[in-house]
Amino acid sequence: MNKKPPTSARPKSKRLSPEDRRQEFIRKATEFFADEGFNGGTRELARRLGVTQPLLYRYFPSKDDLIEEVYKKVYLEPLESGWEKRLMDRSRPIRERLCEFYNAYTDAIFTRIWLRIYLFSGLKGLEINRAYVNVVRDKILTRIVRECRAAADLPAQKPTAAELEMAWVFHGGIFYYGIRKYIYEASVLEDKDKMIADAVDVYLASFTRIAEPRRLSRRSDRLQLAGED
Amino acid sequence: MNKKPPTSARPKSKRLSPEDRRQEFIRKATEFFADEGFNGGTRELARRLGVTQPLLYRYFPSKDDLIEEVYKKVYLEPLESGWEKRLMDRSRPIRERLCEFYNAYTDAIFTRIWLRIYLFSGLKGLEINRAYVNVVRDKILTRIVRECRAAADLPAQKPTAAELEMAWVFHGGIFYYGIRKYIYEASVLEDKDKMIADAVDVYLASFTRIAEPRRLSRRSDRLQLAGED
DNA sequence: GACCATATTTATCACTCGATAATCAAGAAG
DNA sequence: CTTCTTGATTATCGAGTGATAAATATGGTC
Repeated sequence: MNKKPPTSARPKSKRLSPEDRRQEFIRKATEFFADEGFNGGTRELARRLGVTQPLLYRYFPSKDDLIEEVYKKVYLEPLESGWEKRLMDRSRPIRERLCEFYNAYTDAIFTRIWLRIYLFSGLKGLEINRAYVNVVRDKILTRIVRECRAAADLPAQKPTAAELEMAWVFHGGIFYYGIRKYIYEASVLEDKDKMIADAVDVYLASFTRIAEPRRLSRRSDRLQLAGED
Repeated sequence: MNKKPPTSARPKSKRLSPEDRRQEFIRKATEFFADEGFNGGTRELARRLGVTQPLLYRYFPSKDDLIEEVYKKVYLEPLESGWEKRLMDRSRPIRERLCEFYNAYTDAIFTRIWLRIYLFSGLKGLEINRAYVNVVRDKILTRIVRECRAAADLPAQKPTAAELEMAWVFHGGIFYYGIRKYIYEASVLEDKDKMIADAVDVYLASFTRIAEPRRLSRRSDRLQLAGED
């Protein structure tokens, strides 16, 4: 919608292109709804934008349409980085790949805004949230399990339910770090990279134990624990 | 609705004791707000209770007071089981104690109602939520770390930041199982006990690796991974 | 039965919400 | 300047909100 071909050569942007204005509204609306929840009023939102409330309805047919735009922006943003390729680059150690992936992924989603929008929409049970969870499972976790199996010289196969569950617990442990920091606003270990590296080490170290219980004695390399018979 | 009192002498329950009625309101209000969020209207809530809306204000001065009661009920309920003692019973193996604790704890909090109320209030940044997170840290995680140190014959000391962080990741991984099941309503591994047992095994197996990096070669018992130099 | 305390409802207020129509303002083109 | 398009505002509507007061229904007690 680059409406006006300016008579002069350069784009004499006086006001702001309608589409740019719209995008700015979406961006600030994302911040607003992240703070206030989707029950936040359009008047308060307009006040933050520095405009009057009815103007919103020039750019969006209804509040729900605006919210829809917020959803799309938030959910698609972290997915449009090409992290899939690097996770499957078997020329590099699996540990390095996992650490790099989760460092990048959490750099994208560990923000107050993203996590809050994500949880707000999750509590509404929206389809886009279900879809995102499926993407995490299919595009991230199953690939992680597959790569771990390959790295451990286990035969390639569809991840078992238990393997997938362990990957979810691993993933959820990391994810919960973001929730603690940006939702609960609790103090966390400052060194996020170390947290991820430790979590990856723990997951990798135990991978075969869960995936292939018969390959190792389940207790052979576990701690010797007081009272264990 | 066991409202008919026998004419005989026994505990002469009238129509329903005012306090009981109040508790019933709180109980159903908890379900309601778990479904609709705390922005749910008092009229719709009253409709679910089978009464008219102004009646709520005979039992609670305001909607916020009712919500406060919901908070207290939800947050205090899972804490009033004496799980602290059993976690520190060193006559039993640490693995058994951890599994038993998390089985019981998740039996208490892994419900649609509890998790939704918890997240709704967490997103509001309420003091009671902060307090609960601190309780989890001080009454559960620090004790778990302490018991693990004892079980591994490590000297007793205040948990390091890294140890606490690993405990949080462990705890969060289990917690996220509940979120996936009851918030996202995604399919999870049906056998919750197995998920917990696996998570506990993973955590315990790696405990010394993180707690005391010098006790073991960090790579001695890890998988041999393709490409690792 | 009559009486009274209280549980419950009906009617209503002041306010906020999302949304719409009418009006005004600000540039661009002639 | 005048005209036209469009961005932006003012005023307002109808529905829904939490909350209050007055009126009514109900059960226990004498």
